Amino acid sequence: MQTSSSNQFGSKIRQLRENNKLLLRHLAPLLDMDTPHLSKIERGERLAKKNLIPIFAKVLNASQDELFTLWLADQIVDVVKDSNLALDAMMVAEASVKYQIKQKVKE
Amino acid sequence: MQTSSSNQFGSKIRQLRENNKLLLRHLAPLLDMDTPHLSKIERGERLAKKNLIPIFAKVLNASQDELFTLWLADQIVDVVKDSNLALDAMMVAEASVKYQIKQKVKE
DNA sequence: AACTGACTTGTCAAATTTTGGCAAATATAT
DNA sequence: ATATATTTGCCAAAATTTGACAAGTCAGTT
Repeated sequence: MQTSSSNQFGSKIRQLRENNKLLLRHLAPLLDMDTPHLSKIERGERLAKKNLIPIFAKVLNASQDELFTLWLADQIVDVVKDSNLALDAMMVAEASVKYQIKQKVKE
Repeated sequence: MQTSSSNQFGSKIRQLRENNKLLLRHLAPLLDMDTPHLSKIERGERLAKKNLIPIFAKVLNASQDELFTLWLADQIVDVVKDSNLALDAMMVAEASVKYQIKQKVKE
């Protein structure tokens, strides 16, 4: 991924961090990373590891589900970025996901 | 990715190949790969490289856009697989993509 | 102008993942 | 049993990602 085009997750983290009056150097250690790394995550230059999401949620008093949703959305956008078939692909994928959910319920 | 959960692309390729009465060993060389590799792509065990899509379309007399759409959709499904927030994330991503398209038109 | 504090950028090696090939195994017929 | 089609397992090379550190910029302060 290297750089995400969307970055709703990172923007949210930054917003939450600032609302909580935390500096990068305050938050970073709580996530067991250094300041530059967190900075990159907030700006979408690096992808946060999935297992960090609950920690982000906890230390920033945020909804884990919301953060995870944004984190996933960024990756979806990344997959389809600069493709004119993006919306078509998303509709196909959505149908596929819905089908899978339906199957799961059945069993 | 390693193994895709969806594999609409590979299934389509297999279907097209069989309709065209081609064997793996016929098609594989046209794509400059060996037979096991093509087999894996068809079963979604390997991801086809993006630049192969036009070649698939050409040699199988198929729509390049359709194949590309399925190829993208598989990857979207892969991103959200086994997440109960899949549909939420897809809606967020869709809004994001639509917004980006709107921005593009403006300029 | 130098200093300080917050954040960003660049670079890089280590870790991880992906890729595609080959040999061998398993079907699926004849 | 033989032959042909497909699949599986394994592996090394290639590519990507990861995260750390040093050095940089930028804004406000003295």
